[in-house]
Amino acid sequence: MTETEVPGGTRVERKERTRRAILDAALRLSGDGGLSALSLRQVAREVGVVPTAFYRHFASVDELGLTLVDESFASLRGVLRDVRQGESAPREVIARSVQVLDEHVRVHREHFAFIARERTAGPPAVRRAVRHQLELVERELAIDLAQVTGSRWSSDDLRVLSNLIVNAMVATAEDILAADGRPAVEAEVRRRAATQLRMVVVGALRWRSDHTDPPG
Amino acid sequence: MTETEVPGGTRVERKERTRRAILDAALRLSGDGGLSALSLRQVAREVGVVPTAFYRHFASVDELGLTLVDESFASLRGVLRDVRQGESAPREVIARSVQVLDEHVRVHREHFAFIARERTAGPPAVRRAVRHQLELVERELAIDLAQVTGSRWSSDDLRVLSNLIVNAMVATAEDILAADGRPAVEAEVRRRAATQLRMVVVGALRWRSDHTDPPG
DNA sequence: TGTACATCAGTGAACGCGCGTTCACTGATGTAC
DNA sequence: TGTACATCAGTGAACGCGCGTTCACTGATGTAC
Repeated sequence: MTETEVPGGTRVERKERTRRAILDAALRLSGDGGLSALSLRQVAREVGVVPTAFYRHFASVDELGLTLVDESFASLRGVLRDVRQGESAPREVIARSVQVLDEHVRVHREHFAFIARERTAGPPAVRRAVRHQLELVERELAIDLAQVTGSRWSSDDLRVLSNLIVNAMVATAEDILAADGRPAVEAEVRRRAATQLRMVVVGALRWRSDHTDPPG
Repeated sequence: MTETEVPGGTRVERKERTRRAILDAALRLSGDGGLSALSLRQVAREVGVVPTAFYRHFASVDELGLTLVDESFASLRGVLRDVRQGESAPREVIARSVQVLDEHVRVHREHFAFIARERTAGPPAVRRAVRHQLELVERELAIDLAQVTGSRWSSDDLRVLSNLIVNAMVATAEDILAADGRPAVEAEVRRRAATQLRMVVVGALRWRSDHTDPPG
């Protein structure tokens, strides 16, 4: 138990710990200026390691970025998964969804901010990966929505609604991060997100049942 | 008419032309990586001027950024203005709004992309300016919406709806830019934006008339 | 109109700095026997 | 358990490069007379 003082653990464990520290530092530091403005040396400095040590873990900043894309989308998918798991009546689904989104955004705020940011400002490879993942999540959500709405909706309408909801989710995450920890502002953002989600879902249901003719 | 060959115009005119060229180059170049990853030297190179000439026009890249914020929001406000000018029946307002948004995004696509991008990834001063301007636009839109909906809505609900619509506008602009000029994809994005705006507005109206009790 | 002077947009050299990446290395951890 | 060797995460010097910013300058345009 008292083999060495500061680091501890096996060689593999320590390598993994450094890797995590690099990922965490990159996620945090990319908060100002985005991944495109992040330097490998900044990350190394933050981790407390020499710049060249970076290459023991990632071939490039882009590769690190793609790893962060995967981890961030695990958080986003976690929202869908948790909503899906707790099955409930249509009205309760909305309330529950808002609550789950809120919890996940609070816990994984940097992941959501990463998605929002790098979707538009990331290095080309990262940007492409984020957009691709967002499309997959939208499809996934569309399938979930199909379960709730039954067969009344066209898959096209489901995708459109899904896109709107995913965009609102990401925008909410941005706003919560912009609240910068002020509880009152955060509460306001959550309240607004809840209202918006209700507006969108209720509205979409009504809209669909009103309009069955094709748009001009 | 044939005073000098290449540049032409008075000294003031030529200075203004260089200034515009700098702004245009910065807007274009910030497309990959964002303003945070943009260098003064890149801009100068693109304009065909020595790096130090930049300082004849802007004190810093931040100052240039704030100018681009102002110009970009002139485009965004143009949407509200044009929608407002052509008064029409409630149903027509929605169709007209979608059409106006489409036109403006097509003409000023880089302005909309700038807002979407720098809101989350810009240098702190620019980010703050974008968020502040977005808040002003949301208030402006809330006032317009009050005209349409009459006095049935609380100003709070109007702000929430306004926020949702502005976010959707910006997300649409992003998607159109991501379409990268492919007409079929662009058309699909516009169609989706139209559907979403209808869903949101119709839905919000219904939602409001259903729920008059305060949220838990 | 012509001349003498002022203005000032753009020039080009120079600076110190942080960057990504290379390379040979060190020394603790892990393994074979 | 003890020894000899292999592994490999992290080191540190070095490189060439693009960066923002300074400074004294140039020479065409503008103005006063």
